[in-house]
Amino acid sequence: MIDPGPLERPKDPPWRQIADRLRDAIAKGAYPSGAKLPSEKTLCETYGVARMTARRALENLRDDGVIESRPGIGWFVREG
Amino acid sequence: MIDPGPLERPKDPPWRQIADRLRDAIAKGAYPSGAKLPSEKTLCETYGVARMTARRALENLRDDGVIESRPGIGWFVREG
Amino acid sequence: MIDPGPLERPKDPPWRQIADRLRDAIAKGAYPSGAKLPSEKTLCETYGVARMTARRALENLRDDGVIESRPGIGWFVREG
Amino acid sequence: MIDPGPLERPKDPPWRQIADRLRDAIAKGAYPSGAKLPSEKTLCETYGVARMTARRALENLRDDGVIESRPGIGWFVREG
DNA sequence: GTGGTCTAGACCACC
DNA sequence: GTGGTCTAGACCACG
Repeated sequence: MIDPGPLERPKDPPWRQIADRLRDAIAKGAYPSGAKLPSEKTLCETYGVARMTARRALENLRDDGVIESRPGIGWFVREG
Repeated sequence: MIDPGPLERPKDPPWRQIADRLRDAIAKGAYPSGAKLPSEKTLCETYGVARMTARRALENLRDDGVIESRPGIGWFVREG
Repeated sequence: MIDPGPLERPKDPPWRQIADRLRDAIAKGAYPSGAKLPSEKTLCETYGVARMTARRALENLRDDGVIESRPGIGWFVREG
Repeated sequence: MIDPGPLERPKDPPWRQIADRLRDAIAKGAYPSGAKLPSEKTLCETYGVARMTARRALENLRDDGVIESRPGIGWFVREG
């Protein structure tokens, strides 16, 4: 008979995993209010993903009001 | 700092996991030459996937020449 | 002397122009509550853009609560 | 229905528009061989762009062999 | 060297 | 044939 055991289910997509780690780091105070986050390029290299994937993670936090972008400078934890 | 550990990478997609289990079962003699495999519907229920996903697994084995479909009847391990 | 006249300024990016046209069409009743919007592929062909550009437009409307996606089916004007 | 008309496509980028105007002015004799061009700062103010944008226009003409920079002094139409 | 946008493909799961 | 995700580049404006 075939093995009827449960399949390995797909994990959260990479962009969500990255978003979750950033959220954790911010929640734990690693990036206080006003702090600059790692650049998109750094995130790409850290996690081995394409830039659009890193950006999705950052945009997800932005949509939650947690961070904001300052074009030409970087991404920052929103102040108060 | 953010956790720089590796992301959880996607496992094999469900259709491939199912195909692999079917291949194993056939190789182990659970479905000898000419035997009828579980129906697409049964595979769907066993693994909790959509029908197209079960189909893709079966088509994968067919493309490898391991099984064949007899429309309206089912999928069978190829003879000879 | 050089011409000191004003430069031609960049227009809204394509994704925003597409989003604005969709918003207009919905506001004018071309897509009533519950209606299915053109597929991403259709938007690509209509406007000559890459799929990610068409998607950005749709995601912008989704973030505004105007439409929602039903994976495997399409994008729909939100009911109620 | 949505408006299927063509999108407004991006014009030439500002740095190219400025480069083109400089080229025109030189071709028309407004800046003869050896003449000093407007400073980067002046170009910024004239056109309302950032300094790197004005610089890129000048570097474009330099790469074409039309002008040259004398660091600390300015940009000049190349002689001979 | 930063974010903002875009291209032109790809594979996946589901209908 | 639909949306969801990803790749691996690209050009731009700005600091």
